[in-house]
Amino acid sequence: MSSTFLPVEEQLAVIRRGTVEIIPEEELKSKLEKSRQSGKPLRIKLGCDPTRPDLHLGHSVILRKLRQFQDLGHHAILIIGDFTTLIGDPTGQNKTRPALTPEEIKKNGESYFKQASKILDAEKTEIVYNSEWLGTMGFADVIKLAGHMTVARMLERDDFSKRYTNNEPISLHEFLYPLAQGQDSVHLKSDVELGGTDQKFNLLVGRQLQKDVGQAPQICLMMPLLVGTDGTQKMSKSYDNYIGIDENPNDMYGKSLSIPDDLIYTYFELLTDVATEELPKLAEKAKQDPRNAKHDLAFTITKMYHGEEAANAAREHFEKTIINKGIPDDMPEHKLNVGEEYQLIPLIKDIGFAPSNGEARRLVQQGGVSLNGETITDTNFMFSIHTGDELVLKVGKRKFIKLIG
RNA sequence: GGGGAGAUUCCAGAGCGGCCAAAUGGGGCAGACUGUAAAUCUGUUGUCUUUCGACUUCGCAGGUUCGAAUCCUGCUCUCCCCA
Repeated sequence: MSSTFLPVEEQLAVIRRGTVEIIPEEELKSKLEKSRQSGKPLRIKLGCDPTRPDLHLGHSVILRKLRQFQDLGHHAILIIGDFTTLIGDPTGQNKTRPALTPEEIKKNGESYFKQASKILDAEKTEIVYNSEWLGTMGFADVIKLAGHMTVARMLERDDFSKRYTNNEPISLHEFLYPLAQGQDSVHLKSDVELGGTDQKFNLLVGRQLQKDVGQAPQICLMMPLLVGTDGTQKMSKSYDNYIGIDENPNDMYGKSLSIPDDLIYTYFELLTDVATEELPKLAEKAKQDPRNAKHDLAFTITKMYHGEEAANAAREHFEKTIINKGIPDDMPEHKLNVGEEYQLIPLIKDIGFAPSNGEARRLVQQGGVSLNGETITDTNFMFSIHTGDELVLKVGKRKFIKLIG
């Protein structure tokens, strides 16, 4: 096993793909060389925050990088940040987040890992919970740890300095987060820590703490923050510009298509396994023929998570419903009682296509609702169904349901 | 410890004691258009109600008033300045 490491330059080529910065790259090189000689894999650390259990393609960028390290034969460690979560989220500003119970955190952590397993080699991933070592530290330990950092350095951090100049509150304990994360690196003796560019500060703190205690400092590897489907902000659930890993094939395909054209290349580079040598060609195609390039992208992404068959189906579904404004082959069904008079508006709400009757009414008034292809604008519309009937209710552009008698 | 400013609907941010469910922008949703769920344009955006209207909402709790997001009192939280 130990002698199967690729030559260092080849490893570096894989590692470099998509990275923004490797600090310091020379040191990584020598670590790789040593590892290759000794046959000892590098310890690659990635921390995750189990507050939000829904992973999207933005997370996948970094998880894929971890996977690449795995494929190169290195040891992946996934830290579930249960301890840090238990205390609260540092970037939560003044929102008092309801502290999650340990059970919830555990559950989220498991759900996180389950989703991450679609990308990682789960068998070869070491999962650790940082409460294990952070939770046993005493106050004196914490103060000692805090002594490694100065306020001035803390305020260098981008989000802190922004909040500070914007007169937004910063709680003292938030300063401890980078230290806690750094302590993880010390505890795990990590060789490399992965993170988004927004993690640069935290990763460097880990590096410094390791140095301070006489460990070989970790390499910090930063991946770009994936820009979301809106083309401007980073992909995030709260901006609603995300494509979820667990998302159904149709949504995944459709959302992938909605990205701005100039993101096509980036998505191929960061989210797919398309060979690195192919990327320049794809960049060219994205310019010449963005429509097809984007369909290729959407297909590739959907295929990665759902398989080829589902990806094909998703493409057909998209063409049928969005391009040709038809109705899809498959849609959920909803049984209605034969002979009963149904009011359209409450029905839309009951099905869950609108959160309130008022919203449902608005949809009807604005021409967003059709029954069997006929747009219905009468807010009083009532109908009943017969045995064996199938009525297709369409709400908005892409919500379909088959009403059956 | 002292002084000052502030807390408004998803976010930002207006708001004269009645015409405020609350300007404006962003976001969301819908329609048109489009290769796209992009861009652009239009409409819409508390809940219930076909309409009229009713109800809940402007940090929390009380109070003044025929009537309060707007006035008063207390509380909680945040920011700034000084120490």
